[in-house]
Formats: sequence, structure tokens, C-alpha cells
Amino acid sequence: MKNAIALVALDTPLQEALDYSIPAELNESIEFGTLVEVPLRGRKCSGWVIGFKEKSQFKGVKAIAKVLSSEPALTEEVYKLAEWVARYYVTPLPKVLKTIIPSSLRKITKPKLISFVQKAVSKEELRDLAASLRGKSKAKTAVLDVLLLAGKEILLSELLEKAGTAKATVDALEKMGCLKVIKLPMDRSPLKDEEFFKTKPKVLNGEQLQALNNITQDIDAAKFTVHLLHGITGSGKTEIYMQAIEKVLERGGGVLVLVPEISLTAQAIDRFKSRFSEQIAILHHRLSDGERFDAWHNLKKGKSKIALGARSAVFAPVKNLKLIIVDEEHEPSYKQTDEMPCYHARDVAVLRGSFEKVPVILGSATPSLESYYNASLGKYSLSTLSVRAGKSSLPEVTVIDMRKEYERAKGYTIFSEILLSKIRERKEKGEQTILFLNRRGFHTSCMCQSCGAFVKCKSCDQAMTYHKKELSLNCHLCGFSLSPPPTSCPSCGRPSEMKFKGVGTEQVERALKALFPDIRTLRIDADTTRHKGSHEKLFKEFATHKADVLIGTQMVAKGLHFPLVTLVGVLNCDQTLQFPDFKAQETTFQLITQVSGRAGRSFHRGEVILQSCLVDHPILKLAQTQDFKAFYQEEIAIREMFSFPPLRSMAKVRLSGTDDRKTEEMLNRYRDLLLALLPKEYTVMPVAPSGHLKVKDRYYYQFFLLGPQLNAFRESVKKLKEMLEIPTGYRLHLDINPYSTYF
DNA sequence: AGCACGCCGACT
DNA sequence: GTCGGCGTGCTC
Repeated sequence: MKNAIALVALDTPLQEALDYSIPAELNESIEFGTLVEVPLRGRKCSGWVIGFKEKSQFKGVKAIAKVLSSEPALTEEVYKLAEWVARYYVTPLPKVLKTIIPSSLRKITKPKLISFVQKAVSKEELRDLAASLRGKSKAKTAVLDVLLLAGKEILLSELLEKAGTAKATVDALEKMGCLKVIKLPMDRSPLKDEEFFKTKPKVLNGEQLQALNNITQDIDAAKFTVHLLHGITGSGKTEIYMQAIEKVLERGGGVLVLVPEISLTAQAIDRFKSRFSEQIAILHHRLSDGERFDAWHNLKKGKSKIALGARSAVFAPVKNLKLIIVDEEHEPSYKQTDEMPCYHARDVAVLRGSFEKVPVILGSATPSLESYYNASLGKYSLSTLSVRAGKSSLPEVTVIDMRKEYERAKGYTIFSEILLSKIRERKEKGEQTILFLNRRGFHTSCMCQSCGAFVKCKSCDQAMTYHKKELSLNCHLCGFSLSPPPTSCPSCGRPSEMKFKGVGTEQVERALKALFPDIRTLRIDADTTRHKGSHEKLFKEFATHKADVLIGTQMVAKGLHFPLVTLVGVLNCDQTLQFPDFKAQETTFQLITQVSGRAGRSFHRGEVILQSCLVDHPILKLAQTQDFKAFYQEEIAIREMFSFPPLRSMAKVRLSGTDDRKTEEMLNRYRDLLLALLPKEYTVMPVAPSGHLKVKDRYYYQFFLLGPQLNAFRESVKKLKEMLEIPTGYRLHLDINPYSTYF
């Protein structure tokens, strides 16, 4: 008999899948990817069916106990990808599968049932009953009255609201036998009640058409090619994506679209919805279990053709995949950093494209160095869009020397004179301004004037930020809050004056209001967008000109389109630029270009003011001309000099523990052993404290290594597992191609 | 991961 | 002689 034995990948750190026999009664329900419960050493354990065979070489093969998932969530394509991710990112396969398959798909999910109420007796009997209860039970009569007016059935929630009572009343009436509560399945599509204008494809210019044709050719040939689409901000990359998607839909295929952070790009999602409404499945972290279940299975069955989502959507089970799109491919949010596997969704997307033989589009106004490097080597096909779509042109960028401003103001000042005058000018003209600052809060730190110590979080190595509105000192790492802020120094105990330093978005807003009392401001940062839907609300408010100035952190820099914005001010570019990280220059260039791209997106030309004390810094000069190629030449030369990525691969090994010294010692032992195992071509850097040495009472140490490819490193890590046992309480964290050499 | 097996010290 | 410490190893 075929399929007698199933290979089950267990939800334990076991490396190999184990053999289990398939009982006859489960034969029908077990397929590739089914989640099953199996006996393991007398215990119950869950695992995925990842293969079949006719016979097992083991004598005492046990049988699968039961099926756990109502429908298999895992496809063969996605499993293959998972295996690769496990190997490449040195993470056990079960952990990878857990990351890939949402928890709602790891259990039996029944279709969502909605309660309705029906009459159980005739209208007349009901009317009589209502009459007899009138005066005696106000709640029951109210329910019956509503029910009498309703048709065949009424939503329970609607009935309760109209009758102004609670479920208990309905329960009591059900017991009396005059009504019935029934449950009916309900379609959970989150787009069900929304309506969209159907937009039509726009006419493409020559460059756009050329890029689209190249992509279409590969779609038709089912050929894996990576198309790096380098288009300046506002050059119409999205339109190319959409027309490429249309080509795929015409051919009956499916598309995977990755966008940076779903909540940040509500505008972008709307654009996709407007064009392809009913065929899109949107995958994001705020879906309910049921919604996620539906989205997943609709894709798997081919009912939805387009998967649109952030990082983890790269694993979505798109049926008959013909195209993968990664928008803003340089975005750091594609990289998972906090938990293993530390995968990069863009890289996984490229690999998926090669596995499934489909073209991959990587789009960006500021491509990552590694992607542009691959294009320069001829590995990727490069398409450049050098003109802005429509009538807009790139903004004019001016760098303001803040040292001169401080001199003039005889001290520190947030705004340069020129920026202030330009803000006023925009307000008078009825145009809008975006101010960008990388720090939230009011003051970034609080210092004791007698001993000079900063107030630090009790469980993190981090200066606490003052939030004026909440009148508290907050730790931005763990969320710990001191309210009100201390009046005496926690370090030396002296009741000296505490001095607040540094500027955050909250203070910028207040300072601006003090200068222009009638200015309407809006602040968008992690503090003002804590609640669900607040992003969308605030962005919508700004888009409808409910404010003159938008003040924000990173969040305002990304892919938004506000036609009335003609001025962008970057209040302090020096912070990111001087950050001790190998990507600092790249990040700064990307940030300035992206944020500048928000200005002048329609008829009026935009203007950008960069405030800095490092006016001669080459990156600022390059950002001024927004010359990506010149930036690339400059930066790649530096990377070459140090043999840094993308010339060699990098890995980060991090260990955390509750004891500072012991953690450092343990990691040093690990490093010494690793060093002995690695070939000479590897460069292994010394152990150093992480950028945040202490977070939530744990100490973090790390070291980096550079190598040609990291295969020898992966082998060595496996060997080390046997050679050095890391005691419980310590956590070892491996990051392949990390995004930061500081944190 | 968990859980059993097993090989040594403290104790009724 | 037994109870229990957790080091080693296996799980179909």
C-alpha cells in the first residue's frame, strides 16, 4: 500500500523527521503539510507531515494519533523554503516552521459562527406572550417586541442593542421555548464591507514601458531573474508593479507583493485595493485568527490571487506563483533581528523566485548597497527610472550650518532662521510642511547637575527620556516609566536640580506652537500612534489639510504621498550619520532621500532643508544632489577597503545572560573555540558589549565575523553545539548578514 | 525540548 | 540499604 508511513517533522528541536504509520481512518485527511499529533516516548507531540514512504526501517513504528489542523497550512513550495531558511540562518526547522505558519493555522479552526435569533413559535403566540409579560418583565417584552418586528431572523447583537438588554433575557426566553438562538457561518473577509473606486492603468513613459516589458518577458518565459527597479521618488514604480500584476492575472497566475510595514503604508494598500480589490489577500499582524485563516487558505486554493503583506508574507502559500515584488527593498523592516531565524524577507523572496522559477522585482529609490552591487556584477537586471511621473520635479535641497545658527542665537536653537521663515511662507500660501526628527519624547535625557549622572532605567543601560505630556521619564527599550520624574538624583542622592537635555518630537511641536500660535500641528511617532487605527487617522487628517505642519520620526519618511507638502525639514541629520555602525552612511543617505521625496510630489516644486553641524560631510553633499550613483561609488569603495558586506558575508554571534561578567566570559570561550574551527579566510572580531549592554536585566555581548560565504561558519556552529554546552539561562543568538554592527 | 536511565553522595 | 542530585542520550 502506498502512503503507509508519514514523515513527521516534530515540534521539538529534533533535527530529523520521524516515521509514523498512518491509520486507515486518517488516510483521507492526511496530506502534505497536515499538522498531526503523534506519540513520542509516551508523550503527545505535534508535528508536520513533510513526506511519505512505503516502508520504514524502524521496527516499532507508532501510529499518528490524530489530525490537528483542519486544512494543511504548509505547501511543498513553502516547506522547501523553510528548509533553506533553517539551514541558511542556522535555526532549527521547527522554530522556522513556527515563524512561517501563523498560530491560528496550527490548530483546528472552525468557520466563524455568528449568533442569530429566530422565532420558535407563531407570530400570534409571540404577541400573546408579549401581552402577558407586559408590565411584569420590561426586558423580555422589549426583546419580543423587537423580534416581532424583525423578519425571518435577526442578529443577536442587533436584537440586544435594539431591546436595550443583555443576553440573559434572550436565554430565559429560549428556555421558555418561544425563540431559538442559532449560529450561522459568516464570511470574514475584511474587505467585504469596503468599496473602492476602480482605478485604471496609467499611461507609462518610455523608461517605465521598457522595465515592464523586460519583466513581462520573464513572466511569460517562467524565468527567474531579479529586476532591480531603481526609480527616483515619485517616478511611478507602483504603477509598474500594478501593470505587471495585471499581466500575471491575465495569465491566471498569482503574485506575492511585499511592502515594508503594513501599518505605515495604508496609502499604498489602498492603491492596490483600488485596482485589484477582490483578488487581494492582505496579511498583517493585526488580522484576527479567523481572518488570517481565511486569507491563508484563500491564497492556497487560488481564490485570492495576490498576497500583499510585510516581512512574513514572503512565506504566503500563493498558488501558481508567477511574480514576486519587493517594494522599497532597502527597508530594514524586512530583516528580522529580534528572534531567530534572523531572515531577510527580500533575500528569501529572491530565493523563492529561483525555486519557483519566477521573476522577482526589487524596487527602491535608494537601493541597498548589496542589491546595487549584485546589479553591477550582472547578477540582477537593472532598470532605472530617472524622471518623476506627471509634472513634478525633484526638490531642491539646502544644507544649513547649525553652528552659525547657534552663534547667532547665542545658544542652542531647534530651528534655523531660514527654516522658520519658510514654514511661515508655506502656511501663508496654504501649503504643508513635514519636519523630521529621529527622537520622540520631549527631552532625550535627564541629568543630575551635581554629579553629572544621567537617570538610567532600573533594568536597562539606557538614559530615560522625558515625556512632558505624561510628566514622566520613560525607558524606550523596556517601557519602564518613572512618574513624576525624580527631583533628587537617584545616583548620588543629592537633591540637586535635575537638568533635561536633548530635543524630541514633543518639544519640537511645543516650540513651534510657541513661535506661531495659530499654526496647526500634527505629531506622528510611536507615542501618538499607539492605538489601533491611529496611524491611518493621523495620516488622513494631514492629507485633508487639517494641519499645516507634520512633525514625525522615521514613520513619516516612508512612501507617503501628500500633494500639498512643498517643504521638508530634517532637524538633525547628524545623529544617524555619526552612529557607530557600518551602515550609518547608507542609512542616512536613504533616510534623507526618502524624506525629501515627500516634498513637491505634484505641481509645486519641493524644498528640503537639512540642519546639520557637519556641513562638509560627503554624505550630506551627496544627499543634496540626490545622486545615488555617486553615493554608491563612494560607499562601495569604503566597504571594499574594509572587506565589509556586500563584498564578504557577515555574521553576528550574540549571547545574553543575567550576569554581566559571566556572559562575557562564556561568549569569549565560544569565540575561542569557533576561531579554532574556522578556516583562515575568516576574520573574527573581538567580543564587545552590544549597543544596548543591558536590557530588561539581561546583559548582551556580541562579536562579528566576516567570511567569503558562511558555510564553514554554519558547520562550525553545529560542531560547537556538541563541544560547548551553554548553561540554561543564557541565550545564544545568531544573525546572518546583520543590519547593524552596533546593536 | 522532555523524559528516562544511570551512577554517586546523604540519610531514616 | 534507599532517596534523589542532575549528566547523558534517545525519541519513529
